[in-house]
Amino acid sequence: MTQPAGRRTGRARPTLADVAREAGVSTALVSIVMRGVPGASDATRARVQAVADGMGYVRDERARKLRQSNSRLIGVTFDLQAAFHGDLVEHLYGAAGARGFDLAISAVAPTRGEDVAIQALLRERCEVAVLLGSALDDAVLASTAQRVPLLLVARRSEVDGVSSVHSDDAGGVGLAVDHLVSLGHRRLVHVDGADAPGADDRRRGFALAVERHGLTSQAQIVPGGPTEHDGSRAAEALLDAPVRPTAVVAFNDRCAAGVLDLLVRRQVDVPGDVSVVGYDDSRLAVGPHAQMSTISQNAAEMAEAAID
Amino acid sequence: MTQPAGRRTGRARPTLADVAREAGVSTALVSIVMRGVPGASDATRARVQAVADGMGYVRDERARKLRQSNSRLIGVTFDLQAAFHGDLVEHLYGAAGARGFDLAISAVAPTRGEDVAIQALLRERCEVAVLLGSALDDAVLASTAQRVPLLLVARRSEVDGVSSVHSDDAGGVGLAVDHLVSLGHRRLVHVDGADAPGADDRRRGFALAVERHGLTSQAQIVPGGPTEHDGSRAAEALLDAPVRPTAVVAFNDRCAAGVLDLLVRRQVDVPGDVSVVGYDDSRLAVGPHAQMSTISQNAAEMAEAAID
DNA sequence: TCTCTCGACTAGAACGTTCTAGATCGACGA
DNA sequence: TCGTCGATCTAGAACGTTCTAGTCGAGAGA
Repeated sequence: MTQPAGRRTGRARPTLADVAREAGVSTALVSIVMRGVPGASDATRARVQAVADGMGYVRDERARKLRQSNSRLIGVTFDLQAAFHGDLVEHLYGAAGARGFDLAISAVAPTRGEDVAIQALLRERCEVAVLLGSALDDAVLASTAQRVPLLLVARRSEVDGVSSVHSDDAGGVGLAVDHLVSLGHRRLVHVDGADAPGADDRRRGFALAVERHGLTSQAQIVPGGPTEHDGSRAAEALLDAPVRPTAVVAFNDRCAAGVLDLLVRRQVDVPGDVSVVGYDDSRLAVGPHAQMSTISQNAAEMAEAAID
Repeated sequence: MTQPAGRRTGRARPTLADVAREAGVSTALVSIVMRGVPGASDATRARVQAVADGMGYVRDERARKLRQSNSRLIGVTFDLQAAFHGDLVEHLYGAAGARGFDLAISAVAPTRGEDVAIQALLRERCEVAVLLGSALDDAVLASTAQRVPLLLVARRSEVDGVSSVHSDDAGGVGLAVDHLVSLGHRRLVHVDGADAPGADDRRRGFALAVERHGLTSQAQIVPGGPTEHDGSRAAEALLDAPVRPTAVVAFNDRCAAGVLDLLVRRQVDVPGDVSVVGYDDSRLAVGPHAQMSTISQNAAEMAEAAID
């Protein structure tokens, strides 16, 4: 209760007009000062700033965005359950902020469909909607794209007027290989994704990377798939082989979990004897705890570039 | 390009005034129709609605909230990396929506501090800020609470003016026990959390629940802790016992992971021979994949109740 | 017939900001 | 002395909505 004014706690937050009255200037001038744009002398700038701070002024983002012709707002839908969406959102915050954009995030969950999430963004009048891993079909995508420019991340689409950004599958797996080689691994195995989306790129990325390190003769690609079961089956085959690898790059996290599970059950020391690396669009998961996220940054940059 | 008007794609979305002109009525009447409040005849209501739909009208949430005295907006900060925050946010969406509130969510991440997230919410003029698992110290909490009513979830606080909601530890563990008993389990063990926060409540909840089911004589509480290591150690002791339990309720997910890991290494079939249940604030994780979330719902309801 | 009420509708003022178009003033060159 | 210029500041109109205070008829009661 150190508040000088007799205002109720949290009620009636001060406005530009309040600050202007207190400082004895016009609201326009306060606006100029708060935005840091030219048009005020250093002296008054300091004085107004002090008054504003003293009153605890916080600008009303709604009123500001309402007045501005362009809202400089980017809408993002993401899946609350998908761990790697978290990485993407985080880097989008950074990338958007650096360019003077705000981010409005709207979550998708079992009880909250993508349509609801997108509708909420439309009401916020964002200039573009970034959909992470959207599951909408092409028709819905097309009709939505008529209302707001759309950008798909982690999914390909050929719909007219919809841009899309997919992670650099080949490059990402390459980074995983680089990482393992830098840790001293030489006998690498890739458990591939069979005919799952992106499997070809990741297989190719693995092959290129081991070749780059001159390890092709010691490397191996075994058939796998996108599920835990596929991973287990592949790991079983690996254990029967005459010479065991020291590191496994799995198609994705679920596949990696399957590999991991079987190795542990067979008394293999992970990561002592064998390292297991999963790769899932934006996140490299090394073991159950250590994680490196590199690709998401890439995706966020691509997203921002696409927005410009 | 089936748009009748010559409008550019996505540009200049129609406003109330546009709809009003098209329908030959006042903006106020359109507003009445769009909000579904009384004050219009059924005939014009239908006509205006049709015009609005035809033009693809979407209300501007900013302008609406600016005009309204109370914004009916709830701000939420959550950790992008914390899986169970996802559950909480999802249920908050539901609970808030049911009460006519909107949710503005603002993420916390390694590169985006809680202060930044809260500041963003303040700029949106939300009526209350719900902080999930806040790590702010009491001083910051207190000063923030002067600007907006605060509600802490999954953390206790004695700061003046800050409400807090913590999950019902005792009841949650009770639900876990109920679940296991309903699956046919009779020999239950609780690996407790030693002196970790909430450990007492969970231990008590376990004891009460097994007593309720008349299974006290077959139940057992063994010393554990909040980490994987604690879980492993406790599991080791369990395996040496003369009669093994069929289900383990661990203090939290990490502890459960430790239990699980050791059991698997010792060739115990999970969940065939033994079921392992972790409990972490809002989420019950049964095995590595199956999950039931029940407590988060509880927390969301408590949050909403507190808001009223 | 005169007033009253009631339902359907509207004019115009908010909300808090930014933007456009000046106003004011001291300095400076001619 | 006069105009001009730049720096500093201000008045007032937007932005798209909701809210307040009506207006306008039509039917009811006296």
